[in-house]
Amino acid sequence: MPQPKPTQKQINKENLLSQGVTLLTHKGYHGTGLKEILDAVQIPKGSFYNYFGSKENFAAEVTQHYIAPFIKQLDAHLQNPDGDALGAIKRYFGELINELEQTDFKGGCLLGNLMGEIGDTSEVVRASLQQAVNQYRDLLQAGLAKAQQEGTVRTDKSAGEMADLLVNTWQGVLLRMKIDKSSVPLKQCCTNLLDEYFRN
Amino acid sequence: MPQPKPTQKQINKENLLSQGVTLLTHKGYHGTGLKEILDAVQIPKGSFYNYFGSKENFAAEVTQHYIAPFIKQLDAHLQNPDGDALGAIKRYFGELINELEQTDFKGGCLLGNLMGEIGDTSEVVRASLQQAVNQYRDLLQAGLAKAQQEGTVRTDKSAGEMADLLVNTWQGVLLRMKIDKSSVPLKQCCTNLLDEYFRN
DNA sequence: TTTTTCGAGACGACTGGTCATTTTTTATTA
DNA sequence: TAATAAAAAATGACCAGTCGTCTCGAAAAA
Repeated sequence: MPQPKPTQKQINKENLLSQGVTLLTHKGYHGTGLKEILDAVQIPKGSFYNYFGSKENFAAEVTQHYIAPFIKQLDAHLQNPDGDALGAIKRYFGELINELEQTDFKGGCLLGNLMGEIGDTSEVVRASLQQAVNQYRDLLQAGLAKAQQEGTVRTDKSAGEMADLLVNTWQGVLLRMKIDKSSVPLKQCCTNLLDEYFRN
Repeated sequence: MPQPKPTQKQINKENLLSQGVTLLTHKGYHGTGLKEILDAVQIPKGSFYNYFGSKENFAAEVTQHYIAPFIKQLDAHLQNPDGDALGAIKRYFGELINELEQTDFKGGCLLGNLMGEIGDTSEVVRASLQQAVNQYRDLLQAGLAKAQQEGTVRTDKSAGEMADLLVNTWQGVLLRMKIDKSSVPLKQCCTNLLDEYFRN
């Protein structure tokens, strides 16, 4: 039995990570105090250090907790038997744009925000971010490769390179979105890459 | 006489802004304490608040102080009479890549870092960031428009849209650079956009 | 010309509060 | 009871920002 009944410790950790995702996304690493997270989930400070050891380690775990649902969501679209891979990717990013519009373009991507803020000062967080981004990129690469086989995406450029470009550009447009308070950059990114540059 | 001899106040502000660029770029907004900046330039705290009023206003001025040299550098390339506009842009980004390689991919772009960290929490900084990015984008747009006239860049897509895509993608690859500690993303960005997608 | 007055700018010790982390105490479980 | 986990309390460092004092040059008065 893998997890028939989660222990209180597991529940607490889950709550902390979940709240951590929200707060770190919106207020950043140094902008979020431990007390703020602890108060939100009603867990004493001592327990936090028992669970995670340090704020840095916590942030590293938060990044993994953050990316998992996105991987799941994208994978669900790609696994969908009816519909081509390129269409699945486009629909996935369309959903992301919808969600961002509904949250008034606030927050953006936790990964991108942490990369900019502490990507080059905290080694543990850096490594965790790299792993999360690579996971995401690899799934995108697989989707693009499938689209290549289906003939919708050009084959003179590797799926890996296109996946990288897409991931990186997406991070860039998320930043631009935040200061322009607009989804136009997001849509332009999808159009330019998915509808034009990658097209066969 | 515009500025025959700068006052001590002007010198102090200049030093603070210059040090602010360095520290905010590498340690972020919340990661940099005022004391750290003040100690570095040997200026008392009272003077700081006399000059800037608040840390937030200071950061807003720092962003302007940060972007100016980049505008100048890119403009110098574009003004160069011998050589086409697309070549000038490519050479400019080549220089940026060189500089980033020499600084071990640390820091990245202050604008991008601040967009992620406080782009949606500080209104004054957000506005300043937007202005700085737009300045940069407009210059890039002018360069791309010139390249269109010269026949090296496609004309079926507006120079403005391409400038936006380039600026945004560049921000994204700078983040990726930080966690991969590699200039490969930077080079791929230039190749994909300037050598391929934008090409006529 | 010399003296006095005055005010703007410069200044740094100080404030209340928050920071992440550690140490100590209490509770739980084996 | 011994070992382990959880919670509370304590710790010192640091935070952005303030405020009363001081300095110094220019204007006013003598």
